[in-house]
Amino acid sequence: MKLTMRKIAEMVGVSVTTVSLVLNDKNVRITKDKKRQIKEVARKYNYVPNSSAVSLAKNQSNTIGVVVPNINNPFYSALIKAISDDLAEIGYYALTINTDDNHKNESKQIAQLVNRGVDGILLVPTNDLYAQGQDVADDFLKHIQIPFVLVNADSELAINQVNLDSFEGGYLATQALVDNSHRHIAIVTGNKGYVNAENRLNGYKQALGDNGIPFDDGLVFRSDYDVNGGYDIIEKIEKNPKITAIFFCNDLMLYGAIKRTNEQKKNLFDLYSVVGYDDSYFNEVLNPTITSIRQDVAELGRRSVQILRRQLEGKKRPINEKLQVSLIKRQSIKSLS
Amino acid sequence: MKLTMRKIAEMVGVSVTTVSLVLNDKNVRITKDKKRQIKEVARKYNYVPNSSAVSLAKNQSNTIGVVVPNINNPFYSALIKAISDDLAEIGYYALTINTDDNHKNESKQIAQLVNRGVDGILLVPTNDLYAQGQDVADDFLKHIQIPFVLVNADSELAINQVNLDSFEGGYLATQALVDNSHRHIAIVTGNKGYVNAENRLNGYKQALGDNGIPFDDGLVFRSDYDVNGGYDIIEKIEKNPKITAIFFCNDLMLYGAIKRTNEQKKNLFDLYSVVGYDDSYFNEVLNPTITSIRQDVAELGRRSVQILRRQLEGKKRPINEKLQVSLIKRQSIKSLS
DNA sequence: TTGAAAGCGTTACCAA
DNA sequence: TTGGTAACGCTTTCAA
Repeated sequence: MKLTMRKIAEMVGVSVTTVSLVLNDKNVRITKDKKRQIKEVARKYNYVPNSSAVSLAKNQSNTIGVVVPNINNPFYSALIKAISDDLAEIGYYALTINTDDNHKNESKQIAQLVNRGVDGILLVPTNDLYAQGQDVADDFLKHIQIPFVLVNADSELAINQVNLDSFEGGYLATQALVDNSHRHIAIVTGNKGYVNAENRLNGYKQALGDNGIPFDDGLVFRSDYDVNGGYDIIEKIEKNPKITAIFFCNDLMLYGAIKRTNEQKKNLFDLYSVVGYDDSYFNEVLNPTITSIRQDVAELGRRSVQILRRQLEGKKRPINEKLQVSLIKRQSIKSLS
Repeated sequence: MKLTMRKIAEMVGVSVTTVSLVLNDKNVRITKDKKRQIKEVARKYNYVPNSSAVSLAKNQSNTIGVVVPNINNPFYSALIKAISDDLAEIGYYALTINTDDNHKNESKQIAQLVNRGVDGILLVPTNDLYAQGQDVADDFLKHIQIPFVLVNADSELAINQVNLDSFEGGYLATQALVDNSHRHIAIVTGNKGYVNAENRLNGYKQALGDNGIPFDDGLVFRSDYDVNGGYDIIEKIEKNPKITAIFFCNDLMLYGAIKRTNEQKKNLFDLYSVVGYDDSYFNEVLNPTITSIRQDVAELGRRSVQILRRQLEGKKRPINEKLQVSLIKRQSIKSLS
């Protein structure tokens, strides 16, 4: 049998109001003794409020929709973990939705979430959406009718958004290579339109420019942000003998490249100096260990939640935040000089 | 302004009951005309039922709680993905909850889920629970008051459960090593009481026995199912010079061992033949590639959902299912002969 | 310091 | 074929 406030009230011999007040720490002006008794009974019989009832009464669901392209990607799963934990701390459930990086899906799912009455949404948009152009993306975002925060992507709109500084990441990675006298540096970035891919590329360009190295379009390679993406692209890179270093904009791609060269009985690291992106734990397992850009996913989750909460509390002015990234130096860069 | 049933009722000039009946396609015996009008208004003003109210009234929610130790673990995240997809297909939301492998948490979260009115639970239990003994675990499970399926664990109770055949996994892995003339095979399994750890160990024992190799308790090493677990344990293994092969009951542990030996300027694979467990994609990135036990996570998710659904539909007789695993042969076993 | 009672939006039982 | 109304469990206002 489930314990309700009414039952507690009966057991202690007070009104439901009193129980509600006490259990929500609302009203301090309740007799110490009654208070104690109520809390005692609640604890003893393990009282848990019925959240449907709370939602109905307060007209909020205490649920946040968390929309991500793919739970399976370690970057997203780490983000979800961070978000869920932070959300739980402030009394919200995370209702996580996979879009499979498909915008149609994304659009449909968000509509459902809204209908279901979630209080807000944390949206990590699909690459599929951004690949259709920033204007299409912005137009889509403009039509979301409930509080939401755009996570891990940019928009020109005056909406709440948090992103990691991909420009800086691209810059730091490239600079690390340049510092070791590399001048012919390939960059393997996401396919055209990928969220954040252009920023990393721009950081790369800027770093080259700042060091007086001319940008060569032929050194830009594009592929999917996954193992197969790297697996497929490495042979194209090998065709250009001038290249001495590669900046992989995603660790998974790097792993794919390793896999491919191993299969060819070659060692990627004999061929190239390398920098990765995301700082996966696997970077410490490989030999050599991988120098990589670390993104603070936990912080990204935390800020997303904070900003959404702020919006939920009625703050109007939108926040646009860019989180710092850092270079983790390991062994995968050899000096050319 | 949100549209409610009452408002529709007023607009059309009928009772709330009628509206509810029509909108839920409950009662065909409503005047065609009224029916049409109600549906018309609902569609026109985009009526969406308040799900808190529905949940409260029906005491159910079209939501299934999915309780896992840790989203971040690739095995669990793959499972969640599979489950969410399957659940979505039959019209349910997955409300995923992290227990951080802490039983107190698990217990609290389940209680919350129940009070929140989820219709059922897919429970991947914590190791923390099972470490307290099968009887404690069973006792806990016995007290879950809503439909649920025990996933990826065993229970003696007559409850719905699906698990992967860990005994078979342990057997296959060990046999593969024995087939290559290894006789001093270390096993690195989970800490005492870990879910499925004993089964893998028993499979190992059985395989040894079937090949006339005496079981040596000194070859059993225990640690956490993660990278650090393997990192910490490898030095202990190195103290026994007889050991020529290691069966890691979890790929992450294997990675930790690689990391540690690399740091010592040694190569794990020069020292030992190795079999892993879970068949992570990294296994193909490493050199040599790793022979490992593959578990069909997608199938595990699918069956979990099917069995829960069956229970939700009122079927009483519990199902206890064991899913097959297989050995994926790669390069990490060298023949001793 | 406390309690009664009116919601919150639905569902479902019982009458009409 | 319909409608009144009591739940569902909680919050909140107003009175006492």
